[in-house]
Amino acid sequence: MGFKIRSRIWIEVDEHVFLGEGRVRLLKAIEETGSLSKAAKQLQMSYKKAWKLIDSVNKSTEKPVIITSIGGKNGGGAELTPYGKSLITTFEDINHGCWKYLDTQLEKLENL
Amino acid sequence: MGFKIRSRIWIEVDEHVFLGEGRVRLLKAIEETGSLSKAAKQLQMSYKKAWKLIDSVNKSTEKPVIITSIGGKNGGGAELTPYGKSLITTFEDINHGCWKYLDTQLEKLENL
DNA sequence: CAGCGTTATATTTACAGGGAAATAACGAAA
DNA sequence: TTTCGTTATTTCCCTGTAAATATAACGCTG
Repeated sequence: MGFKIRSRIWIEVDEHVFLGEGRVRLLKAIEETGSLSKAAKQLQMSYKKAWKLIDSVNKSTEKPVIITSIGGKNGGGAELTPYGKSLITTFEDINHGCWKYLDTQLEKLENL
Repeated sequence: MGFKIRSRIWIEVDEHVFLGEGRVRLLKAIEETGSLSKAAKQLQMSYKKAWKLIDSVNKSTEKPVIITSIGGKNGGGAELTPYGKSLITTFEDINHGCWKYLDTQLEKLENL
């Protein structure tokens, strides 16, 4: 029947979303560009939305995830902490494992 | 840090959503009440939304999932086919397995 | 044939969320 | 001290989605 099983995972802290696929994409873009505005542009996302996302991430945890600076040499910028980088890789690791599990379950559907 | 990993899974046919958690809830309510309108009321969902959901489900597959009848003894009704019932149990089985997998992954996050 | 309780469908209304734009704040460099 | 490029924040508008409303179709029952 051409079924596909898809999924979305996210991490919550205290009943609030802390990290999901969209935020991970944004963090990776920040790591790549070194700037929040450039990352937003790369993902075709409004700056406001991007800022809200990373603000929410930063407020959800004591350990800092991204550090932004305002003014200065190049006008400012944003960069990930080592903790932030390891969060990304762990999230993607878990996500891929989830997809893999779901792939093994597909036959259960086809055989109905 | 009190992390929780949450997830949402759904089944697609031809790039369209065929079955997800909301639709499964609705199908179970239909099975229980024997009526689409009663099921919608039980879930505090508008009748229109419920109807659109089951219409989408029925259009996504050749094998019938729910059968509705209009007019007649009690004014009409809706009931699941055996295929529909087995879809529900299989979906929930896979979903629970997914949650279980994610639980095993939680420590990876805590140990960052 | 009129009434009843459904499913089925169209039309209108209300509202929240997102985007765009305007503005402020900041610090280095020229 | 002016300029520049960025982050930070607010305000306004608009669109897309959900809800409410209205109405039709249907077939048994009495």
